[in-house]
Amino acid sequence: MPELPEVETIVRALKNGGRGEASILGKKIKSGEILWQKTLEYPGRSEFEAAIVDRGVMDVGRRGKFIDIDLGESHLLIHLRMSGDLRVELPPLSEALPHDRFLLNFKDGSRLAFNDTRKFGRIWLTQSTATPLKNLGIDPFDEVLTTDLFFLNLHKKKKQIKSLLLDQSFIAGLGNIYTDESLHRAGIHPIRSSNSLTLQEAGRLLQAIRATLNESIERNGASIDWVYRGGEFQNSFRVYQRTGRPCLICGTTIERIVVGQRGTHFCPQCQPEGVG
DNA sequence: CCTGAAACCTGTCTGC
DNA sequence: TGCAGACAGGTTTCAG
Repeated sequence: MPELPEVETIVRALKNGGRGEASILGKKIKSGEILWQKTLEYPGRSEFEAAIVDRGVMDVGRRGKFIDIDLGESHLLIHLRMSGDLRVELPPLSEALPHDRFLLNFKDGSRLAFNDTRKFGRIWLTQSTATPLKNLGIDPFDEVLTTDLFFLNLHKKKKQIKSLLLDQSFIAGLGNIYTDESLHRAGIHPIRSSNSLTLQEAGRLLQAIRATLNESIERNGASIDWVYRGGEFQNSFRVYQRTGRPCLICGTTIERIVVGQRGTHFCPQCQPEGVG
């Protein structure tokens, strides 16, 4: 479930409570338990376990799709990848669930559990947030990102627009759902070359990205398949997972192609291959 | 620089 | 019922 709106929803819940869960702000750490070795990306296990003890949760934030748990002198960074999820549990605690990969035990008896069926998720404990975040591109909501700058950046590359939007070093936070939804909203075909977009199209696309992400955040993100997180944005999808169904704008049948190895959904009428 | 394929993993669904 | 194959909200690495 991990694109910007879902990560943002989780971060807000960890910080302020919500989704039926408690805030972790101010909690003191008793221990960190690595249940699947490869989930810990950095540092080594013993160093990690020693360094995390006695730290307190000062703040929780988001950078792209990374969850940033500020421990004061260090940061615990979590990336959920494809199937990761976090939950806060209060005492009395039960056994860890199947697919739990990491447990952060607090001194008050509660814990933060990282569950990740596919084992792609990763955590880092770093002094500065630099290490895994240094290649992240601009946040879509950064006010520095104007239409002019976006247009300029698009024209520095010669890449299929869908793949470029998925590139986290170009813009941080979009994934497969929100690229498809944003491109449809902007009326741009997913395989258009980035440097072929006009200034007007760049403006439309940036506006579409922000509107789509904002609407999803308002609905607590999207919940699909068997992973239910209380989000509702899946009910507002225009093209994602709507192959063969009518476009909500023009009625044309939504098509599915593969772009950069990712399933891609679009309306051939609203998103023509040429400049629109 | 750009594209595609493969790898890392487990689970679900579809079709024969 | 069984089984192969496709597919899944992500990212990295490598070949051409």
